[in-house]
Amino acid sequence: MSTTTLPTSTPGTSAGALLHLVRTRQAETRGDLSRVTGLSRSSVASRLASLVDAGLLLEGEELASTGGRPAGGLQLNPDANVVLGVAVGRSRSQVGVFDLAGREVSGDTRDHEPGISPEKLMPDVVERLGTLLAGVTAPVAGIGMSLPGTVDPVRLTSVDAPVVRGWDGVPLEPWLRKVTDAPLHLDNDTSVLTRSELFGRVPAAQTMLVLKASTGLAMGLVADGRLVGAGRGHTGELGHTRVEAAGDLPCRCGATGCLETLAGGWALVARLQEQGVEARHIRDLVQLALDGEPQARRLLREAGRHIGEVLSVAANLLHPEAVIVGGDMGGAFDLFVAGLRESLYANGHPGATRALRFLPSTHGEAAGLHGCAALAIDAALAPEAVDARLRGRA
Amino acid sequence: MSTTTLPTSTPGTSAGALLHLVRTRQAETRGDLSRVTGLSRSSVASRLASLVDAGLLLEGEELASTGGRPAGGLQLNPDANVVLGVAVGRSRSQVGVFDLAGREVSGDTRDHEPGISPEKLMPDVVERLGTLLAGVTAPVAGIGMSLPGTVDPVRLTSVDAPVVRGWDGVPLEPWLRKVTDAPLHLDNDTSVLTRSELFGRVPAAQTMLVLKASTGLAMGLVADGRLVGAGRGHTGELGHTRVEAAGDLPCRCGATGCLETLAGGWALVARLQEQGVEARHIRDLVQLALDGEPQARRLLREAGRHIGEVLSVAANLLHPEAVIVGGDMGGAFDLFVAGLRESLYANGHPGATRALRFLPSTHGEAAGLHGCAALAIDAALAPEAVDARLRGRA
DNA sequence: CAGACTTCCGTCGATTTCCGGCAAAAGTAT
DNA sequence: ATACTTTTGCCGGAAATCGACGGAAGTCTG
Repeated sequence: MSTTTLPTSTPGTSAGALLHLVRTRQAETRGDLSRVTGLSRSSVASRLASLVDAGLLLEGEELASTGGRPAGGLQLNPDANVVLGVAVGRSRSQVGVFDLAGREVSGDTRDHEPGISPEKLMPDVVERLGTLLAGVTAPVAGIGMSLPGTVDPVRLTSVDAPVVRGWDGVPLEPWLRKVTDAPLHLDNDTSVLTRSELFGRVPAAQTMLVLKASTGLAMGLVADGRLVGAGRGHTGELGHTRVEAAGDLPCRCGATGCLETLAGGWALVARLQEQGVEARHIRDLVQLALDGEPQARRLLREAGRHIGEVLSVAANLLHPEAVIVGGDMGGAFDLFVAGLRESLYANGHPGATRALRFLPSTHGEAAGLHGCAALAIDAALAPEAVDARLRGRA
Repeated sequence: MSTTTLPTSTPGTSAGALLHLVRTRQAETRGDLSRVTGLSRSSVASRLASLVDAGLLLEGEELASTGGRPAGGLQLNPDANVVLGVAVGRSRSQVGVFDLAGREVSGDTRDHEPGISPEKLMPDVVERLGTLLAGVTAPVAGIGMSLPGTVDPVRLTSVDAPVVRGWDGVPLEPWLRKVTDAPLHLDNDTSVLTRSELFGRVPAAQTMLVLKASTGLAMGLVADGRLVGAGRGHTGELGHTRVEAAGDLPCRCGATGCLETLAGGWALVARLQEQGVEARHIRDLVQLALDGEPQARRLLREAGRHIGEVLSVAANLLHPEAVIVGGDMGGAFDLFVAGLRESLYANGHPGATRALRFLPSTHGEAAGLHGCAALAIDAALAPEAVDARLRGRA
């Protein structure tokens, strides 16, 4: 007999762990919990009672019977708290209020001048959050925020954000303290995008590449069901990988030959403009492509091809089961993926690409914002955090 | 305050978990264990008593005092069991007996005809293991075995081993049952090499790339302190990534343009032969390079450069803290790494390569075999396995 | 060098937690 | 209607855990 490695998570048997199993759909009845954890029914019941007392758990309606008394369904009380999401991009910011199930209660997206300073944007964010929270009675359990570039998740500042100048080293917490005292969590934009694919359910695949193809190019990594590099504040730099085809084209990063100069959103827009087609942002280009504009369609497909070349290296290394296509280019999914497929199948090792699926990001344009919420919710409902909360209440 | 993600492992508080903490040097006194797990001294003591009873734990001599009574050191009893390692390569097989600390008790390395069949090799392996076990009294706790290519760790067979023909689908367990009834664990050769770097200590880095550069080229991945894709039976295909510089050189895999055609051991040897220098194996070439043969030196450094190009993609994606250089080419560490450095610093993103260290594999030529032992030991001493063992005894 | 102080270790009773059986509840099949 | 299945709450016995206490083994100080 061979002992294979842990198939599912065994994160403990505390009340918080039970809630985690319930909200990740690994168990939805008392019986399930007892089986999964090895705990007796009575122990499960007593823990669940604490959770219900704390208002975190709902005993939903009964499930379909399997021949006897139907089990009472268990589910997280999504309205026990709300969390706030703040996704800041180069030229757009999104804020939202979410329930604990990750559903958006209310939200607000605004464009701003590219590379806006924190001193200009943050007061605006604070005001918008205040407005969204006006009618909300549930307490705020946390804030999840994302920035492009590298962040310091401990000091809660940007570290190296090439596309939004003036943010590096600026502490963000003071602004958000005006909204709530709940803990702030900061991560990279691609990292939260990846989180949005993992949140609150059995993920599409245990190992997957989560591509963010917008103005810049980046990639998040899920290996064995978990986000690689979680909490380190950066993600895969895809855009500044040297590719032969880029020759010595100058990149916005200062180097030459970067993938971005061929396939980054800013480069595609520049190409399109050179050809006399009006477009200011990669979103415009994607829209044109969807409308059938031939140059835009060609550029997007080519971008997919170039990105796929670099992706194929990652695919060879990791043998992912799925590639999630996020970012603005994901808006023209079929077209873009056709390009990706071409070079992935051409360059990838057969074993690595045989079972590869391509999927659009679950939350589309709001994926990053949903990921911010996921960041805050996962922290607030982490088993240890829940246990601490119950201890405080008891 | 921000809640950062788990810095160290909290795998539980069972006796097995305590042993795990001790043998991974995360704790070496009762006080440490109490602090790390949150358990009271008495609970720790009772668990440790079971472990001592079972012969798994030794109460070593006292440690240096910190101002009061010195703590009694705890350590795994390395002689409670032995494990067997079997590392099969294309033209060489290594077997060994190891204690639970991963030290080689005895071992045996033999060359064989390239691509030997299991029907010819396995009886030989069985016989050699029998010889090595002759004077051993400790019971065998497991066998760890590695093969090149992709394996099925559940069915315990090779799945796709391009370099050793005739192994695919052949069950290996029956042969080894002649040696012992202890569980057999099978994994890929690069995977066990990576395990050898993680075994029984705080690893050199939490995120690292473990390169295996021999006849073929592959890479294992450690992210956040754990082996990525553990138990899936394959590792990163580095060798069959398309690189521009390879043009349409034919690869042994059937495709063209693979990195291996430029930098794989077999290709380097072929080049050297073309230039009239005698060499049959990459190990010969490495030895020539160490002796100062200029062509061999040039080829190795160039190989490093080519491999570094592909590695830089991985480095950009993962921001590793270290690159471990294993495989035969690691024998000429300085030379080979000089090549790696060149292209990693040229092609890598500054943030990704700033703090990058290059380290030789800890166990050199025997790294794979040590990794096989690590595979078996980690399985035998996994917290759950230890707990089960204690239950059986009680 | 003796005594105070610090740190570590084993034991033991009180308390908390946990398990498993029992009976009732709520459905489904016959 | 009756037998069967599955779930659930309850309760007493069993087991594990905690924290305190006393002793042991060093270091530090006067």
